Amino acid sequence: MEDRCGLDCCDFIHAHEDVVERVRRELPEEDTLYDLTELFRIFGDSTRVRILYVLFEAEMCVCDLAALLGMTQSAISHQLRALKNARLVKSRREGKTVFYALADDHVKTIIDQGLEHVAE
Amino acid sequence: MEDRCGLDCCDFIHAHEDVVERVRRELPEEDTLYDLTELFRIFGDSTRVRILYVLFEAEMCVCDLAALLGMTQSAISHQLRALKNARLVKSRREGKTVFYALADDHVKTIIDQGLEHVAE
DNA sequence: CTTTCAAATGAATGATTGTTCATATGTTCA
DNA sequence: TGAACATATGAACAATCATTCATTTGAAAG
Repeated sequence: MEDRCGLDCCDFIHAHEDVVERVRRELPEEDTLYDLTELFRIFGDSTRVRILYVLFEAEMCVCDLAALLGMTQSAISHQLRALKNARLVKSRREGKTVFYALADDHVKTIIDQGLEHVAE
Repeated sequence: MEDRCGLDCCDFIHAHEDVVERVRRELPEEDTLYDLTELFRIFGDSTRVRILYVLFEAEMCVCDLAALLGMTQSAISHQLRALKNARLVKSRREGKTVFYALADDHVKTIIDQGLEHVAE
């Protein structure tokens, strides 16, 4: 109740000390927080989500993804790299073609959870 | 198997027609897709997620949030507006103070789902 | 009313990001 | 080897975004 804070905020912390204590304990590590927001950032782009939606149905090569989504091969390829770095998709080469597929089914669960919120 | 596509991608779609059909059917509406990615975009910033984490423990006023997270009142206020627009938090005025709280518990579910993926 | 404190807001800025364009890598087949 | 195709990649550009600063709104108390 009496902790002084920075320059431009209130004169003292109003929250009870035990709440402040609990918050300090529950806040995630810097690294965890980074990984977490990085993951959600990936889901925060419609091209990437549309790619994931396609991969819900079947594994697919880069050019089919580009054709289905009406975008350039380059744009899709860039986004696939982002999805791969986030370990959301995996790839498999077959001759000249590279097939992409979902890395695991957490992906669908997370998106469904988001849809549920959006649907109110 | 024989559909021609755009300019710079492959000569034909390799995927089976029934898969293409299924993809076209399952892809979300433009509006739904927008709302969904907009929601995830909100979770894609560490300041906003930290605010939500604090609110997991208790409702809190703007200046306490600023003090707890070591940020300016203005920065927190701007982000609270984003969170409120996304219907993730709600606010309540009491005199000069405005208290913010989680809007519902979808929020925690979504974040936990994300944490689970991050933890591999 | 005036002062004081909490919160909100608008403009400005530096940083990040998605897409495009041009080009490179990698693979197959002649 | 050389041509053809699928994919990856780097640089560049426009758009978006988080934060800061300065100011304003709103509410209570003197």
